[in-house]
Amino acid sequence: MTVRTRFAPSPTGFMHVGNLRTALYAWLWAKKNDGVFMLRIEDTDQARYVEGAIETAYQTLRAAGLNWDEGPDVGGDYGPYIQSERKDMYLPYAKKLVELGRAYYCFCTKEELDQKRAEVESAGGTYKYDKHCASLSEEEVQKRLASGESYVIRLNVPESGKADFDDAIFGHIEVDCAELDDMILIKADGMPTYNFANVIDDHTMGITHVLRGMEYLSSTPKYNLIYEAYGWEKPVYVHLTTIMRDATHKLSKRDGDATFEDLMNSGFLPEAVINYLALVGWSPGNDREFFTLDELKEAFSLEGLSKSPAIFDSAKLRWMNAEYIRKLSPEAYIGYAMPYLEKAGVAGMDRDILCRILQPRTEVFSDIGANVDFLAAFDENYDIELFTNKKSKTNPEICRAILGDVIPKLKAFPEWSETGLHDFLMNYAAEHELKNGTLLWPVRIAMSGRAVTPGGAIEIAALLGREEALKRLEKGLEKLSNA
RNA sequence: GGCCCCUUGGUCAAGCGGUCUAAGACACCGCCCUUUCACGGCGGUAACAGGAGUUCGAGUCUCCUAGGGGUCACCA
Repeated sequence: MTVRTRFAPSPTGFMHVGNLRTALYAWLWAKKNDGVFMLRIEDTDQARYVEGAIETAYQTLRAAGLNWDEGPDVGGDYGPYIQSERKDMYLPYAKKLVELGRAYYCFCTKEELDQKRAEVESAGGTYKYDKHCASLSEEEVQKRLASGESYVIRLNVPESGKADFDDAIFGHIEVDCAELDDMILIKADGMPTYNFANVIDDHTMGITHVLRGMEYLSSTPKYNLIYEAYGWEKPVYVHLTTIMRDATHKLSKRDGDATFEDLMNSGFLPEAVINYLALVGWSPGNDREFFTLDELKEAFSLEGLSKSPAIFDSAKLRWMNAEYIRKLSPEAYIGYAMPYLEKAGVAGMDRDILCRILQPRTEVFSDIGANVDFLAAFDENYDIELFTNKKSKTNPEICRAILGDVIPKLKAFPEWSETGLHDFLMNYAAEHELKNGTLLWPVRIAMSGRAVTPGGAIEIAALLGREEALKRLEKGLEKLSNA
């Protein structure tokens, strides 16, 4: 039997990383089994529809490499793939349930119900629908229906007995029917509720494995009452734990946690994000941490899924992203970095040197700017105390002497290239019996005005070019002389 | 509050009754390399929530307690 999984987002906003991970696992499970991964849009709540949300889902999935075999845009044999377009198929199924005596028409208005609920809750109780309409006579129901009275259809949950199901991760889950409310299947607007549409769709679309968030775990026994009423075979349920921001809060866009889109915009590589996400809540069972999508497909298993929620660790994501960046070819690195280099105004400088000094220092591409901006825009108002460095044995006086002596020689030095400068400065230090650091420290500080820079004095000098480098060195000497 | 689920270092996690004086990774700390910072190399600190059982033996099984999460909508 072909494995069919689905990712079923509701178009109500952003794709946060938790959603993406759910999609990833569903994709992985389908692909691992040479099955079908389907995309279905659950838009039964018209009030919450957010413009552009479907596009965001498409883009995110595509950027992450999770292609879908069936979906609204690519079609398939089980369409339509948008619930609102399947609208007409739910009511007949609900009516069938009414015929079977497993559901009933309910004419209670939302207002009446809200009031009852408020009463019960203010008295400290737990509200549950009182089955008021379950005992309406057939005649009365028909009469009220004919008169055009607004209605909903509710599931008729047995008053005793158990409802249960088996979860691939959590095992057997069972609850007393007495705990369950008669949930609404068809809303007054004629649309199915999520719960009902979900069951009907998963069945009619041939879904074999339902991978979804933990929040559905406790309502799943109730869904199974529907499967049982129809005599349908149940899918394998796989409830995924929540990704948390900290021990007590789940990740949420509303609280400022990053969406996949945010991560892309700040210079994370999709491969790194996917790799990291795969490991939040799943383990291959061994030490391995680096996986391409294809490798994940091979390694993925339901057994490796975790039962407890995991905290999203952005420090580890950054580390992993940095690892991916370091593995990039120089050409690929420059390709990704270019927009940031341009923004920093250094795109015209020697790319070979830029790549060499930046690649091992880039955790996310967006931190390139702050690293290299001094190359394009020099702030000469740096603190003269930067010339003091214990390890390099420098202080402003020593630096003034060194710069005063070396600048004229540098001016006269013909070969302003990285190797030329390297040989020249190293020889200079040796001849004057200076530690390399003692010579290079003032040179680097004067050219950058920064205590910390990517690359050293030689790379910076080469990047800046003779004229600019000399100008900055002279400025440094001037500052030191006036001090 | 009722019901359901979860609980190994700060974080992700391995472990599926003996090989656990508990792996690996991130983070943190130290040392080395070094032209600052990073990279890289080496080393270190740090955990089975608590309590009862079961068993010759428990991180691994059972129960209780505590803590956390989820769910109780004409939202998905």
